[in-house]
Amino acid sequence: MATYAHPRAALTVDCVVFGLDDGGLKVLLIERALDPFIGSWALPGGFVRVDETLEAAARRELAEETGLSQVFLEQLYTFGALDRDPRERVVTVAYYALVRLADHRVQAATDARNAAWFAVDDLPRLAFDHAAISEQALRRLQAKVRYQPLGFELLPTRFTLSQLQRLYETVLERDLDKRNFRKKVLSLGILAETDEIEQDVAHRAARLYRFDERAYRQQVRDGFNFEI
Amino acid sequence: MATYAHPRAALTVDCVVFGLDDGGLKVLLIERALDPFIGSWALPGGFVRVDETLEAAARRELAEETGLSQVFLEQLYTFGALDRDPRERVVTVAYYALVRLADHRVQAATDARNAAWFAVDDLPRLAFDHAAISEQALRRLQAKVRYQPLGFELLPTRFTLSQLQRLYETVLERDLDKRNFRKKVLSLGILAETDEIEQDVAHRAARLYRFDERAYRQQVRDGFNFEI
DNA sequence: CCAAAAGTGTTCACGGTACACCCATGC
DNA sequence: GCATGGGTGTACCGTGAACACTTTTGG
Repeated sequence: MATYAHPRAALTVDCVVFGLDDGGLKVLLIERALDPFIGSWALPGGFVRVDETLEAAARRELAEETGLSQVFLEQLYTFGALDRDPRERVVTVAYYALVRLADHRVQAATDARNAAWFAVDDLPRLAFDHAAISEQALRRLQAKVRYQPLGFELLPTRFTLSQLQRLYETVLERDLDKRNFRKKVLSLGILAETDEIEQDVAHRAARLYRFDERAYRQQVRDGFNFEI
Repeated sequence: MATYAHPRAALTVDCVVFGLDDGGLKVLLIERALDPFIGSWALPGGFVRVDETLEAAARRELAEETGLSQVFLEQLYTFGALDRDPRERVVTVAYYALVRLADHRVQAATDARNAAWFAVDDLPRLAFDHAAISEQALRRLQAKVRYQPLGFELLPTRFTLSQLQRLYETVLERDLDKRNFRKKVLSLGILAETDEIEQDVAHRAARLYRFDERAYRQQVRDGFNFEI
């Protein structure tokens, strides 16, 4: 097997993990336990092993540093500025992930002292170029949520139409009209009504819906365009 | 400076260069002069040096292998399958580029025996995973041309509305209505009429327009959405 | 009975789409 | 004068946006 003599950049992955709760949209950060930027908040991530794919590396680091697994994960962009790591040349492939906050307890582990959720609009100072990466991830999420059914990855599997509306209002940072929103999402034909309703609420209980993956795939096949 | 002991993936860049002529949409390929895949057609590209950014590497390789410079270039996706290079682990950051075919003579150089344009829908067998990369680049172009004024990068700086329409018809692979198309693009307010007309045509000469970059930026600032 | 959110239709403006003919020019 | 593409307007329809009240439930 031939190899190459020249010095090489190191390769890492980093993940911008989004979650949603009543307080709005959150990003999961870890407190670094190693140099450089020891003690700083940073995106979960780390070095890509020579025998694993990029996505596998991202999932492994996420599990190791935060305990998360089985999340929606998609490649965002690759960042290669010369001075983005003070040690040496490091290129990072950034991913963004969406998780159902209610389902997941996060826990710090390897290379991380601590892991915690922060409001997207109030992140602490971040290590490396992670602030720029987070910003780009948010822009991607805002753009993509409008033409792909990503939002459901942030909600419980059964949700009310109001929860869904709040999700879009939160991510898109603007108010939506209730009647128009309901008319619109129901007309897409990708929500299935369940026979359950909300429990333990101090007002009329809302019907629960679920995202109908099968119907969505069929719609895509028929050439329809999801759009909100 | 700390360094890391583990074995590393090698890092390359590859470029999917699109051009447009009467024969339709073309991709620029090189014939490899080195192993592996010596003699095969492949995307221009090569190893990223430890002291250059990813985009700089893409531009350098493009210039070295095809003579092209000053082109529109945007990152596409990073490909990291384990076996995509038979020699060893190589991760590649793919870019796509748009060039005005009329303006550019391509010429083979370093590491390439030959460089030539191929119709996108009739590419030869390609080295590595370059067929998959090309496909993804085409899908990106088709998607992005509809909501960003990329198309102008494929046309001469002065062009007729029919040329512009043919461009969209070619890229999107569907016919457009002439009157509706003209109404639409003119209403965007990003085309400037020049005082020139086509020369040497065997029929009524069409007016030439140019893309009005300044007007476009202003429209974006005003919150308008380019869309065709 | 009061608070809180669920649920529900109609009107209007605008933009997308469909569609056909005359005009200018070169040969 | 004929072949070739340039250039133009109108009518219809569907979708997005604005907008307010009644219903249900728990406390």
